[in-house]
Amino acid sequence: MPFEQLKLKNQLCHRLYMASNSIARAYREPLNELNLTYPQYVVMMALWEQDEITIAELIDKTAIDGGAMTQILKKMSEKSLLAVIKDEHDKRKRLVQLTQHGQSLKLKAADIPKNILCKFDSVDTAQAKQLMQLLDLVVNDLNTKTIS
Amino acid sequence: MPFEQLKLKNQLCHRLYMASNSIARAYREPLNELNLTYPQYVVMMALWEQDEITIAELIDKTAIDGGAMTQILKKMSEKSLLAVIKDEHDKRKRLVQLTQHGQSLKLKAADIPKNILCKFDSVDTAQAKQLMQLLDLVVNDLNTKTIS
DNA sequence: TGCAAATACTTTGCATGCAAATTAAAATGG
DNA sequence: CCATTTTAATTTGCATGCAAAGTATTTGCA
Repeated sequence: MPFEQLKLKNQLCHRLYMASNSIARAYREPLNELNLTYPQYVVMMALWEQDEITIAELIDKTAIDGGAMTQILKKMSEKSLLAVIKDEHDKRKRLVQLTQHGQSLKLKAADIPKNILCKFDSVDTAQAKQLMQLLDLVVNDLNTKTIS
Repeated sequence: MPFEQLKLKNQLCHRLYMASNSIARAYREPLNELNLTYPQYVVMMALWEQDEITIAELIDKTAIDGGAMTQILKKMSEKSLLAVIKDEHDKRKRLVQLTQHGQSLKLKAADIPKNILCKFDSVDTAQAKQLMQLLDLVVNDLNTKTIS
């Protein structure tokens, strides 16, 4: 069976593709109520953990593409969730700063993770933890540059 | 610690987001050599398994969005990988059919899965299998409509 | 000191993912 | 047998993900 590996049912990548889309879709409804897209929500979570960081640091924490980040921050800025200000010490850099509104949204968002987890009838806490660990392995392997 | 669940490091979703992007990025180079994008590659894999199926069946197998599928098939058709023909029995439906060129590409694609798996230094076969099973659970839970 | 190389971002062009509206055709119910 | 509903696809508008090109600063090194 030479082409067995080409079957979709044997492809880890396709599983990831479907799982990622499915879970992002699950977030769509609750996030709509906060007027946030999923990547915007990721940016908010990063800033709730640590405010006033550079765009590069934000990109590092979120793994969102740099080109997309510019657009995302622009839209979030227009919604008064945050402000992008200049770094006086290094004029190449820019700092991202939550507004009062952006900070206060954290309270409304606090229930979202719990509500998503509710949907996992077949996945217990241990399995979820294991899944995260395996995904970390995958990401680490793939992001390790081939030094060769 | 009331907001612990809002931290990115605790979010399964963000792991999936990163893993899915990372692995899609890994496919980019090998697929460039076949002049295919990842979703287009998924369509090809579905058709290599079963040719001449309807667009609805293709959507079902690949989990690609219907709106996107129309565009994807149009581009693949322009590249002479496949043809979209009418179903004489039901004029609403359309059948997707590989061209000779599309069929022959299977040989060149056969090595891709192996080459991707090579990059997983830290994930053995058993773990990959387990990962796929866990992802299936996630997808099933999320796609099961809340009958309520 | 001065200029090339590295940084930090932004911009552009292309390819989706997704919701919602639209079109065409077949199935259904009365 | 016709009107309503359902099904199959396409179209449209918006939000990324990503590669590549461009801009503004800062570093680093001769």
